[in-house]
This record gives sequence, structure tokens and C-alpha cells, in this order.
Amino acid sequence: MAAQRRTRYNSALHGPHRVVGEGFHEDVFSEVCAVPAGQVTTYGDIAAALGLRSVARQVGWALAAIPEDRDDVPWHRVVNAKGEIARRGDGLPSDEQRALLAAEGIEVNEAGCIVEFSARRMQRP
DNA sequence: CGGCTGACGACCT
DNA sequence: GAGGTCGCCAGCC
Repeated sequence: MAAQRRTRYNSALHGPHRVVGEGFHEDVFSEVCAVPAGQVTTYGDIAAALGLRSVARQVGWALAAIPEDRDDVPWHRVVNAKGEIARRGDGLPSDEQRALLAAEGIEVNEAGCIVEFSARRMQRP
């Protein structure tokens, strides 16, 4: 689980700046898989859950590396801190992500922003 | 080998 | 409250 590797990353905080290791993807995937259907989380929350607040960008990088075959990782439940659907470079929100969210009962407006985002945001202990 | 980019976020003007 | 800046780190040019 991610909790086990979390220690390793936390130790990286104290020492030099080695942060992202081999298991980083797996940890990110674990956190994403922990998000129940109908709820969403943010890149920053995942990063924080891994014990590294500032690696939200690398979380995005890890999710971008998910192969299309990997349908067991609900990457579409991950949005940015504003509750907007991730934009993949072309500047337009992913219609696929919007459809996947809609299939779970999550409303997304025209701007690509999740309706009732704070209410749907996953609560972490 | 140096510099820029990117599915981001917190902090400072 | 809105907008700019810095940090973070793996890939790519």
C-alpha cells in the first residue's frame, strides 16, 4: 500500500531532495483507486497524502503516464484544486473525462468545472 | 549539457 | 479578489 512507501518519501523530506522514486506511480495509483465512485480528489490532495505537498505536478505527470489499457485507475476522479477538469495541453478539458464523471453522477458544467465540487471532494482523515 | 515544459499548488504583491 | 512568482522534478529539444 501507499502507507508503507509513504515513510520513504517522508524521509526524503528531511534529507536531500530525492523525492520521486520508482514506486511513485504505484502510490499515486493507490491513492486514486482509493477515491470512491461519485467523489473526486485533487492532485494536491494526493501529493499531500503521499507526504509531499509540493509534488502535485509530478502527480499529474504520473497520471499522464497511465496507459490506456489501465482502466482500473479512475484518473478521471482527479481534478485540480479549483475543481476543474484537467486540461491536457491543448487548452480544452477532456470530453472523455467529463463523460466518465457524468457516468458516475458527477455534474460538470461547460467551463469544465465540477458542480458542487466541495461537496463531492473526498474527505481525508 | 542547459534550458524549457507540464494532467499543479501555495504564497506573495 | 485577481494576478504574478516560485517550487518541484521527470522528459524532451
